[in-house]
Amino acid sequence: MTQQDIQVQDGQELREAKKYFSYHLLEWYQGQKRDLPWRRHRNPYYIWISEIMLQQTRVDTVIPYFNRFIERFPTVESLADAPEEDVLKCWEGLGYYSRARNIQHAAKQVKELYGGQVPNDREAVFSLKGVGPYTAGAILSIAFNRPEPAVDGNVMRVLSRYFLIEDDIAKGPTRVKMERLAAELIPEGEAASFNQALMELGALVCTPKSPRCLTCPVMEHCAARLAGCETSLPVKTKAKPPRPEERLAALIEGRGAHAGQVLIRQRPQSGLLARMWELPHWPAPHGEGGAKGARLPEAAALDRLRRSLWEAGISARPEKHWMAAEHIFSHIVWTLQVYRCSEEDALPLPIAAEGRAVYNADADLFSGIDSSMPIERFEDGTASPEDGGAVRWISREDMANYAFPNVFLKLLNLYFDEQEERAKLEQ
DNA sequence: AACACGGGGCG
DNA sequence: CGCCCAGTGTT
Repeated sequence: MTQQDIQVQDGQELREAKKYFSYHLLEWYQGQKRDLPWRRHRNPYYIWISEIMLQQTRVDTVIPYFNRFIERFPTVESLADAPEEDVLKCWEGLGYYSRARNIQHAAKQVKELYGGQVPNDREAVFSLKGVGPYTAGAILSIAFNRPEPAVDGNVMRVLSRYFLIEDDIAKGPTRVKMERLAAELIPEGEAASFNQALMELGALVCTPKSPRCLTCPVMEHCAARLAGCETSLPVKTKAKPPRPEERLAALIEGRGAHAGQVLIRQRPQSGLLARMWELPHWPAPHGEGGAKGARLPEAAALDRLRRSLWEAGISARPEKHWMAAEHIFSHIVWTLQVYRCSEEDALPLPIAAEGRAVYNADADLFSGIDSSMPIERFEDGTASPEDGGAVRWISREDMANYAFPNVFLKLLNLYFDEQEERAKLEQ
């Protein structure tokens, strides 16, 4: 046999393997597909919302969010016309909050540019904020049955194993390669089912850690399984570890008119957790010579927090360490040491002859001196700098009106639970 | 190409 | 409890 003959034969085998794959996968999907809320209709708006939510988030987590979201914003227009804070509140706990802001921006695009109908051509779908190559393909194929690839992590895992592709899936060109392959595999007129089948297989059978090969509809011709290397695929470079950040947080209990309330602060309009609400917190000074992760001595922490509060224009006195909490991002780990503080009637006498603090977005801290910066006050006495730093006194009931990252949601609920317990005991 | 951007599940 | 999972936007 000549070299050319071998290549021809390999080419034929590959074509056979592809046809086999598509046929059996589709067959399997008809019988195994899960009943999911967004699969009950072929509503492009539902498909779109679900696909955005499903980015970086698993199906079980998304389902309740999707149902609430559709109930609250049933149409593109209702989403476009809603206050942004309502959309954020609906997204609370899902993470990656820019998805929520992008989706509303895109809803306005759809309303104004496409008469409220999700467009079905590639250019238009791709131009929507928050819609990249994967989501565009998912919308076009699932909602409109157009033969576009929709390559996510599941799909790359399945394809890398079945075709034994050892390219690093963290690299950009690999995704493009996978898209070409995925497009070839779509059976005529079956884009919607086939693309969902591919992802369903990745989610239910061809899982990252211990794939259920024995129940796989295409195991017979899976190159990785035949080679015994399925668990070492796909190849992916590791992300670098998150950097640790120690922070001092203030749980400030109101007095007088604010009795029973707690002070919260709004984050800046861009960057990490943009526009979400939180307990005020600042970087802890580095423990000089102290053991890693060790708490600052109580007195030093109280002092430092007192200073930070004062610099932020908040009149409160740190009293006592309450608890520690962790918040893990993909790139940062916050260790929050939370201190109970009590509201004071007025700013205390200056600790030092410094003016108002300036928010330094780069370092995420309030520092520096700018006595010209005014303190804006609302009628209820709360302050509101332009870019974050707005503060409010809230009770448990008011939590429904503000969107919090999970760690603060938990801290606030714990605190209010404790207060209720205390009130009961005193009776 | 590298980094920013949350949260949850699994073994 | 350490490890893993992942699209889009920005730079």
